Amino acid sequence: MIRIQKKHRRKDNKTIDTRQALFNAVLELMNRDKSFEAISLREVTREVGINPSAFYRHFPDMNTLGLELVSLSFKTLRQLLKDVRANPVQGSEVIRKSVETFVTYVLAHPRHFHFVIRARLGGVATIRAEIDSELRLLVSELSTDLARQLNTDTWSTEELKMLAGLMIGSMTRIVEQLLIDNRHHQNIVELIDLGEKQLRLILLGASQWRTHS
Amino acid sequence: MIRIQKKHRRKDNKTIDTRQALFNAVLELMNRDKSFEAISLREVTREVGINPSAFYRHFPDMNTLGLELVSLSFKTLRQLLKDVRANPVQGSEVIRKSVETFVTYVLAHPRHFHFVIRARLGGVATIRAEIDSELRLLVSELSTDLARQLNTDTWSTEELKMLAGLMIGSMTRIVEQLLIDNRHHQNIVELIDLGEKQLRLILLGASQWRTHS
DNA sequence: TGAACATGTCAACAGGTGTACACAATATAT
DNA sequence: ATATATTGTGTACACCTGTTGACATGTTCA
Repeated sequence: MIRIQKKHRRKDNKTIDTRQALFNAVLELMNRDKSFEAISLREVTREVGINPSAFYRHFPDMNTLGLELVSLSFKTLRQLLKDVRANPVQGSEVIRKSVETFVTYVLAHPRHFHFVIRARLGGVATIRAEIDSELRLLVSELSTDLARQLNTDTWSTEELKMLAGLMIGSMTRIVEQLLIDNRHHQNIVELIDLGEKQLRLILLGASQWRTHS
Repeated sequence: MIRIQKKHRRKDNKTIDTRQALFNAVLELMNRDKSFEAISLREVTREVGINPSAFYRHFPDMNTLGLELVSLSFKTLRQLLKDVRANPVQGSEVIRKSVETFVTYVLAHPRHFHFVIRARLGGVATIRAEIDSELRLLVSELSTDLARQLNTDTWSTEELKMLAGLMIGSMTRIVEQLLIDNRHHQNIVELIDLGEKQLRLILLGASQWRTHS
């Protein structure tokens, strides 16, 4: 049984949450171009500066660490969406501002997003499945948001999900280009521009959906 | 120096191209849920049934094998596009038929597509870069195709790439859902349907681009 | 203070890894 | 048939891996 309590401190008086340090180590190693599957337990502990055996005080294995990292990362993302829904963007440049907010948020938590983007298609099936279900949840939530703005006579539930999937897919692509191998001189402003235009085009298509017979 | 000639045969009289067998072994192992980075040289040779040292007769290391696998896989994809351009789809259901053709092609070469989809965001930087540049090429090609069909007064080169990127991104998503963890009861017909609708919506948006002020 | 717990170290294990080198077998070409 | 190039085997090396069990340290609470 592993129960974590943060009451203990190290003798150097610094409050170190080793558990958190282990998370960070994994994120750091992935940032250095390693896929999660290729990161060894010993590597992680080496990064943190503890003995390999100490790892087991916090997680039974790397796999469960990965799973917790998924839910941790999505907590970050859900917070963003909660904020956005609380203060909905208004005015003429809704789309541009939304994309800007999103990109800013991603850049404020690059490691978490980087991890999710990578692990989504990575080698560990359980982690992939977890991310997949989180993303499906996101699509569903966005669908109900969209339902409020669109004519539900012309839009079936299925079609709303299709539209939401398209939008989230587009944003996912932006994040990928933002965080991975971004030496293609694509600066942030250009990417925001790209994202804005893609979303605009999608919503333009949506506005015409089925009015074209 | 490694020079490959296929003149040699094994004593059992079967013509075995070990080089090809090594490729297949990697694809097979990735199919069994391993990321490329996590596949060891020894594993590959074990799968083929040769001594680990024999690997070096064909590739200097796993990395270059991966790179060659990329160009091999894209050769497959380019063939598809060449065929499509030679026999362009006509008639009322252009989009649906295109998506069907594409999906059929993917399912005919699942391993190659599976490999590319996975390695695109995988841990090996050189491989990622290679796939990235191949995909950019695809986007460019599609852009010029689209340029012939759209009004080049309202569409700049940049915007054509934006549109092409959106279309290819959508199709990429379809392939991901088609080949990875597809236990979400999403059968092929449903996926084709999804892809068709997304493309239709995108092209609907494109047809209205900038006629709206 | 002392018991209980949380968290760490250390040493050891069996096994997997990449790679090098000497050698054997096979196929091709003269 | 013999020489040469190609492709394989066998062995060995030093290194990294996950996991274990026994032990030490520090912290909390009664």
